[in-house]
Amino acid sequence: MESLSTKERILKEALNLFSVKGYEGVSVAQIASAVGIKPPSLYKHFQSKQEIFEAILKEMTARYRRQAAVMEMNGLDARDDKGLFMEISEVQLIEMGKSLFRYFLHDAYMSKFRRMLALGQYHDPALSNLYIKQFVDEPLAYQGMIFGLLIQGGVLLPEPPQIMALHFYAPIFLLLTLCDCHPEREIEAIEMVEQHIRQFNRLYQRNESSR
Amino acid sequence: MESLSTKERILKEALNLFSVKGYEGVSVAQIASAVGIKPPSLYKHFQSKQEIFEAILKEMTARYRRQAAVMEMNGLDARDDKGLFMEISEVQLIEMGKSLFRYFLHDAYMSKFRRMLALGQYHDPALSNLYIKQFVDEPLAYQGMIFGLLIQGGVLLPEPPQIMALHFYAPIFLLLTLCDCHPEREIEAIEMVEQHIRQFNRLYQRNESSR
DNA sequence: GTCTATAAGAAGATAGAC
DNA sequence: GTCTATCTTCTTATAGAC
Repeated sequence: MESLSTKERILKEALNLFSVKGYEGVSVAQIASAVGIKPPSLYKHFQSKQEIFEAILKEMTARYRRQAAVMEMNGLDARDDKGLFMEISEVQLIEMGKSLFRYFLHDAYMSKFRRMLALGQYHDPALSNLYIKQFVDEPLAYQGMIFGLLIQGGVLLPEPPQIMALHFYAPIFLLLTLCDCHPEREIEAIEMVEQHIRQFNRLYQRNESSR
Repeated sequence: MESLSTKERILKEALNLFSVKGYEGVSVAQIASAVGIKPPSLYKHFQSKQEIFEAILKEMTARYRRQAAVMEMNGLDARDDKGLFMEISEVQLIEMGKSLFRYFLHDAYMSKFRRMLALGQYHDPALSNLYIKQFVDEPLAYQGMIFGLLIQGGVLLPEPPQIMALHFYAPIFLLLTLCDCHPEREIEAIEMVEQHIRQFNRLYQRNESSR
């Protein structure tokens, strides 16, 4: 139950390489070497380098969908657990942001996938769509919905929730990009995520009267 | 005074290609073809493909430095024109954000340079540093300074200016990334920049008493 | 399924005529 | 400074033995 099939190991090592050097920057010989086999053996598992790439894309998309439910802001479904969100605290809000940040940055697959999408946009235009959908549009839409509920519940100021989501998520997105380039600044970045959310909370909860 | 030297045309066309397809994705034959010459002729102007790349990097860095003074938030130097900033209005704030957005997105060199840095990070680690410096650290530092002055002047709420700068700039950064991938969403993005800044202004100027 | 050997082509770069 | 012709190396991919 520990061992991966050769096919799976090829996908794993190829993703490792693509996420660091980009599709064009990696040769099939490098992938084979990382797996511990010779290049011709790769072609018993995949018909081409492109097919390896597409298999990664397919698997990561499936993985994202599977984890989406778990994700949904750390197991909270905004529609079903309306009551839960109505009582959201600053601590919960901070935890929501930090866990989102850590998931995108450290989840073994998600972090590599995000880098591969960012680096591989020129190779396959479909990557741009996927990148923006998963790391911009979907987070903003989901958080916008949550903030909409929190406004209805009188927890937050009655400001447009889409922009509120932008204010919440964009700093996290920027700090993720920072950590991708400079992993050594992660501690600083996490500290900023926390300060950001505290300040966000002070701004949007400032009028406590309606609660 | 209109015509560019062959050397300059090589740099121009190479940047065009690198910014779209990445360093590894572009061959010297493609660069030569774009210029209208044959590959061997390139080598009379540059010793290698890598040297072309480095020349672009050098010229763009110089260009950025030259324009930095002009840039500084649309000609305003925060230190010298303290008084000017003390009287900043919402309209000015919006114009500051929009012009920053448009400059990064549309300036013929800046936009290509930004894309080249984003795509080429794996090829040359120095690009990561430059990218983060120019498009994360410097904008945040500069805007943090401005907001610090505006807080001193009693225009804005007394919140940490670094996080305030993050709140101001991160949405612009995210929307730039969006437009890089999906140019057709630029109108939507500019609209969001404006809404974002209006909302930013409402949040941070909410206490008008101290002015 | 893995290997060795090898094909077929594209890449970066050079030699030397004009 | 541009060209044609060529070199070398690397790349993706296949053939066929084991």
